[in-house]
Amino acid sequence: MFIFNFKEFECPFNCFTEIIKGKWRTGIILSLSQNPKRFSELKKELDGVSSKVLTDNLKVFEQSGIINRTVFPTVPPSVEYSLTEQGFELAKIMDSINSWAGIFLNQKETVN
Amino acid sequence: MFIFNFKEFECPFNCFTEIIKGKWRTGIILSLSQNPKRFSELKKELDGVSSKVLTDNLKVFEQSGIINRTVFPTVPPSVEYSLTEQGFELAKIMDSINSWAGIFLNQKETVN
DNA sequence: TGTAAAAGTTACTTTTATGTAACCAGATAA
DNA sequence: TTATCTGGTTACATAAAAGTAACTTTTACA
Repeated sequence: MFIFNFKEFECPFNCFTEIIKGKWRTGIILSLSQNPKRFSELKKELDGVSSKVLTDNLKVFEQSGIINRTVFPTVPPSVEYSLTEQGFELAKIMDSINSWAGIFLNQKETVN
Repeated sequence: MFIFNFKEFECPFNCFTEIIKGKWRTGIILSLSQNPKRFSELKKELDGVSSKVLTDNLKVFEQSGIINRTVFPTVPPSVEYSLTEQGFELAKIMDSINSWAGIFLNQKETVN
């Protein structure tokens, strides 16, 4: 399995791209920035993601300190995923990106 | 060849990830945010990129309005790549990401 | 007895991204 | 006239990411 090694980044920016790369990563963070969610809720919300890929991505996030994984001893046990402090900071950055992209797309529309 | 279709993004954020995805894209933008560069200069600076991939990426950026491509009628003709207004805005966003990632990595170091 | 539910795992296949190496055009300088 | 330069293109090979389908575990409820 992929292990996120913080030492390997000469450039901080590469750390960011490593974190958000992949088809589902940003969706996961955006979704968890609303409120914590369980595995099955995330899976439903990220329409089309497979268990395998969702699991892989959540592991990377957990290992890198972007999300918390909490197991509740219900029957069957349920698992809740939530953003850490640093995860919320990341979500804020993503919001500002979102604003830029909104303006960018808007200009495309009005110009063309 | 890949054509960047702005209409296809339900969510602006996807537009951003589409723009910066790939191994070399962010490097290209970061490099051009310093100063305009020619094809061969970029190729040298982005150590290891192939002509094919660099060409592909530059085309996507040009078509999406992130960079300008200017041909100078020298012999042999030289081609200069520079950021557009919107490209510079994107580079600013990337700077703020860089700051976040710097802090993030720093916390990792001091905690572990 | 056996079925269901949550949260995965496993082996395998398909898709997408990236890399490699050879090639091309126009113009010039040797 | 032949090699050289820039800025590529093309066909093909390989690597990385994502998808598929079947399976697993524990406990409870019918």
